[in-house]
Amino acid sequence: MSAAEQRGRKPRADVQRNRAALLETAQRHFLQHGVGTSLEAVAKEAGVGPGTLYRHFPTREALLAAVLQTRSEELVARQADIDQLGDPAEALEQWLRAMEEYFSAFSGLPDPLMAAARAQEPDNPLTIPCDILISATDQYVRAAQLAGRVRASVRGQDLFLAACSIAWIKGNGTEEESLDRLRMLIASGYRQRDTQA
Amino acid sequence: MSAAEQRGRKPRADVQRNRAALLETAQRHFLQHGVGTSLEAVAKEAGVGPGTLYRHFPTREALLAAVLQTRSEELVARQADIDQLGDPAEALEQWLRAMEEYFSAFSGLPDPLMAAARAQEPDNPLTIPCDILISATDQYVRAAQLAGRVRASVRGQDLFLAACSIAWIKGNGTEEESLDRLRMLIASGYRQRDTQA
DNA sequence: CACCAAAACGGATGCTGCCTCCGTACGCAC
DNA sequence: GTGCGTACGGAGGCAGCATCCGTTTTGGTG
Repeated sequence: MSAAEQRGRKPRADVQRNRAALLETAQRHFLQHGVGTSLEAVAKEAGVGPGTLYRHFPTREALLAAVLQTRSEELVARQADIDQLGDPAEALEQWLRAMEEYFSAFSGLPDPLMAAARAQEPDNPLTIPCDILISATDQYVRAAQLAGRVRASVRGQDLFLAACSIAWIKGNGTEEESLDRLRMLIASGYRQRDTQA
Repeated sequence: MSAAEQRGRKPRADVQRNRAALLETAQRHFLQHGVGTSLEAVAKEAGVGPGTLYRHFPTREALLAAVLQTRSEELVARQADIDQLGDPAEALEQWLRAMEEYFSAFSGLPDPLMAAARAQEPDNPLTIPCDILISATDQYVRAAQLAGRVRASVRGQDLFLAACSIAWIKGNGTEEESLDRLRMLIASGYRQRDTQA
């Protein structure tokens, strides 16, 4: 929503066209070359100049956040399915898997995500989606804790970090077998009852 | 060991001098700016041209591996201490902590390490040190398993990955509190007995 | 000590990518 | 059709990577 629109002016057609073309092209390049892909190349292939790209999306993170928004809707849709499940422990597990796949959408995605999830950088466009995911995770964690299926000391943030780590490892080409063992390790960790220390 | 030395020729003095200066400067830059630091800047500050840097260390990974070698000796020293411990579970835990600190030496270090640890890239200079660390981890794991303190399905590689992940998260500025919970999660995961599934 | 050949140096160079700035063109409203 | 204001886009400055080759340094040798 630009200043022009706020003043009641109709958004220009080329603006929307360019934005859409940029998002579409960017998604393709992120898929093929990872989040570090050349923004110049994206602009050129979208048929716009670099200036236009940077006006629409001032930083790489802004572009990434916009592209991710589309994918977020998939996650929300999954959430509806997951919420149907009666078992809160099963729900948590499926939610973690869904997040992990979301984080694996593009190679290199976990890095900017982690950077955004940490200490408050209010002007990082990825911070908001991260906070939303952490909150959602916390919901599932609490539900499972109420049912006595997850140890009390665990926070949603912890499992968000864990899912992000797994995605990071996966993105570096590790075999699925090792990943399974690691997931199992974490899962049996958070399921266990708290002991002292 | 250059071709010249193999043919029985004495290594030139300037070669050793430059190499030492490069390593020393590189370590400082890695410490201050992370593994992504400008190699041009390193060369300039070491008082050599870029060509010299690239002749000594053809890739960033090669330079990194050389700098890391110094640090490895610290790890080996720690290993001696750890091996003194009677308790193999305690030994494993301390070893994992030692690796984690090693991985945290420079910001951004876990990324190239993970890349080297995965599928065989025989020409990556970081692959060898990684394999060594994985083997060492496996030793500690097996010892603890023999004592019945660690579940049988765990591999050294898994805990290597876990330590690397923790270091990665730490490097992204997460609070120590979250890290402690995550470490605890993993630890109580690998300590648990195997269940079906 | 002087000389030589091999070995190493180092900077100029070309390239890619980032990001900005500003003259120009376009689209909307009237 | 005209005018205003917004958006465009490419030229340009900058930083870093990696290479190549004319020049310098070094150690061995007589």
